[in-house]
Amino acid sequence: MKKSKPATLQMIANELGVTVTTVSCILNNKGGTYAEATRQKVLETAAKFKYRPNVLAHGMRGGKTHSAGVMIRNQGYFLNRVINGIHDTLLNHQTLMLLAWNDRNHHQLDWNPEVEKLIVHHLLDRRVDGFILCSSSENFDQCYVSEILERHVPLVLVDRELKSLNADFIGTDNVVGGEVAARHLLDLGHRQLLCCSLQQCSNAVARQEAFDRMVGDCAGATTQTLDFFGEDFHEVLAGILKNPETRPTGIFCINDYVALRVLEVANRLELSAPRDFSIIGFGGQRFAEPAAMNLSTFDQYPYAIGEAAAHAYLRHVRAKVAHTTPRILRIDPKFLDKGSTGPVPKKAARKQKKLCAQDAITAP
Amino acid sequence: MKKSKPATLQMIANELGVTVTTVSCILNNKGGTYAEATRQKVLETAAKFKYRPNVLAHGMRGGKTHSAGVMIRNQGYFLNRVINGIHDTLLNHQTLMLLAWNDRNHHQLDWNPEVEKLIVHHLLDRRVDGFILCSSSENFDQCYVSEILERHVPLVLVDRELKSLNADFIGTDNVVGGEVAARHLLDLGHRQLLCCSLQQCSNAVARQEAFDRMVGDCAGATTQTLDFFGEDFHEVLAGILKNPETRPTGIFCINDYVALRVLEVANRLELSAPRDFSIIGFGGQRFAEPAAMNLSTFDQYPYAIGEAAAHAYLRHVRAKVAHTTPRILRIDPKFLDKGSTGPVPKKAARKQKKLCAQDAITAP
DNA sequence: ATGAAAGCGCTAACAT
DNA sequence: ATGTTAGCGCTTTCAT
Repeated sequence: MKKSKPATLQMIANELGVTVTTVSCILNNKGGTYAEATRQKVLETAAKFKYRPNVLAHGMRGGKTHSAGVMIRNQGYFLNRVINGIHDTLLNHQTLMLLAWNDRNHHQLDWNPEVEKLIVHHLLDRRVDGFILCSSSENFDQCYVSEILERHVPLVLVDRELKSLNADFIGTDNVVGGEVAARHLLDLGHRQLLCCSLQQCSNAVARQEAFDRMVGDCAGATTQTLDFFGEDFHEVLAGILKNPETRPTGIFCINDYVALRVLEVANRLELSAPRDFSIIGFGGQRFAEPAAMNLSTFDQYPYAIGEAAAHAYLRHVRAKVAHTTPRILRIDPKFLDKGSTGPVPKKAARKQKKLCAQDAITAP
Repeated sequence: MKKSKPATLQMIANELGVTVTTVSCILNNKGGTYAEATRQKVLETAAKFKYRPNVLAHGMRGGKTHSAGVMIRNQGYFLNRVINGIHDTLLNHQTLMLLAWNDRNHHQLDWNPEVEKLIVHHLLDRRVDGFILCSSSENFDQCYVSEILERHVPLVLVDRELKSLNADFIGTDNVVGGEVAARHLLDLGHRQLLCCSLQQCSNAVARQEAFDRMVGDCAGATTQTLDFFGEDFHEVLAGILKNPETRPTGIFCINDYVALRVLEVANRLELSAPRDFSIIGFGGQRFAEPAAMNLSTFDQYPYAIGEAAAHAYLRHVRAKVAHTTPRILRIDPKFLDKGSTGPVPKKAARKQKKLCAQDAITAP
């Protein structure tokens, strides 16, 4: 059983009685002064030997490895689609995505900065031309990002912005998302609002804060916040919804999953949208469950975010001189009206009017 | 803006006035005859310079690249978990998974063997130590798998078995799955059965055929098959379920998604499991929708399959001489009873008895 | 206990 | 129109 070594330039050169330089130049279309006959012979023999360039050798010569280090956790629809966008775009530009996941692993590798550092080292060891990262914590610049920047290896961040860094960033414009959601509900006349948020997630908080600000700017409108991972979320929510006095008429959920859980709770109370309240999700994830079909939400364009990240990456990697001003790109999410919002229910509308009238009287 | 090159052995050697050989041997614990003082200095300086070995150079010397070429499409829970298992296991063994997805891409790269070939070439160019693949079609051995085998690069197949090849294979034991599903329903007394399958998917067909065979071996039991991607699946199914005469009392669905769609159709007809019929899914995917909570199904242990694939890979890559007999591993899926199966409904049971009695009479 | 030299496959500058 | 040479970073064998 003889191990057939992959073909090298040397082998082709030997076969034809020429030198490696000749073969190299012809195959790379460099220094085009070669006899047509030689060109043909070289190309033929390369094909016959199934020659494939050795990226390792090329990389060693100081050239590019045409490999991108990508570290993004394998969590949920959004990041998954982002990775897809990166993968496809890079492949279309002769670049291979070296993907490593930094989410919680099963055994030894618990979820911590050390794992991410290990992965970054693995990728650096392979001399990737640059990085596209989505760190799982906000304070990782001390840990390994600095190592990347010190070496002046191009770096693009996705989804999770690390403020202190001057690296490129591509993500969702959460402020626009929160504002449009609020605007939509306010325009429909809703004044008693609720935001089901995730306090742990900075992106969710950004959306929620924008939502709150917008509501705050509207006279007579109030909003409260509920943390999905807070204590007894389901019970507290049910309590609020049960009582017509406290029941919000408009609900903004920080993602579609949360929205579906809210709809479940409402469903058990025989409440439905948009009859009894309006509800908006976020993310545009296509869940299998039928309720998701009628949930108004926001498309975050995750695939486009991935594409944009890949393009930012390629821009850096191909630049002759390092770019100094980072490119920050926040993509506007788009509201998808699927019919889970509508006008304020009549009973609630009457109550609202009364309150407004009172306000007008008690105001100085 | 000076580009700080990554540290090399040469730099460390120069710093200390020794040679690269010394540094190399000390850092790799080779040829242990070095003065303790030198050892210390070398280790210190390496740390100071943040030295990282150049995997490219190591690979060029004929050594391993400690990179595994993995091509598995990014489709659904099962394969996703498989990839996770591979990723974690390899990382625990100082090997980086170079993941490429071969599912339908957005733009130019349509879903075809050429894309897979392109990806395999990309990976070969990076001199991966071996491959773990899940090809998206059954007849790809002609296309690129042969190239891999010709070079005697280790190859492990996952989930989708390519019969003609003598490569390792790790996947689900579909025969066991189909048989256990049939056994379970038959043991509960069900005799009128239905299998909702996917004719396109060889794994689904394998489960269905095992199911059919088992049912065929049981006197008085019958089963019919419905293709989920067939014409008017929903209408045809509704027709069958509506009529108590034709309604099966036991349904085996080839995966959980199909099962949930079946439950939806039944739900609209005011039929529910296990009251009106028993139903079993396959895959154990955790869907967000509540109906999934109570669906009896099979766990395929996708993570374990990934781990096993990684171990098979490592076994090959680390072997001094090539293994000749391929390792075939089919992991038994495990039935998860979540309560969607039960005894035959009384009405249907009476009908069954009558039929059996008739059979007894008409039989010779 | 350490060093010298060759070579992995390739490219680019510089001959001929 | 083609060849020579040097070197990328590392390991290995063979000196010293």
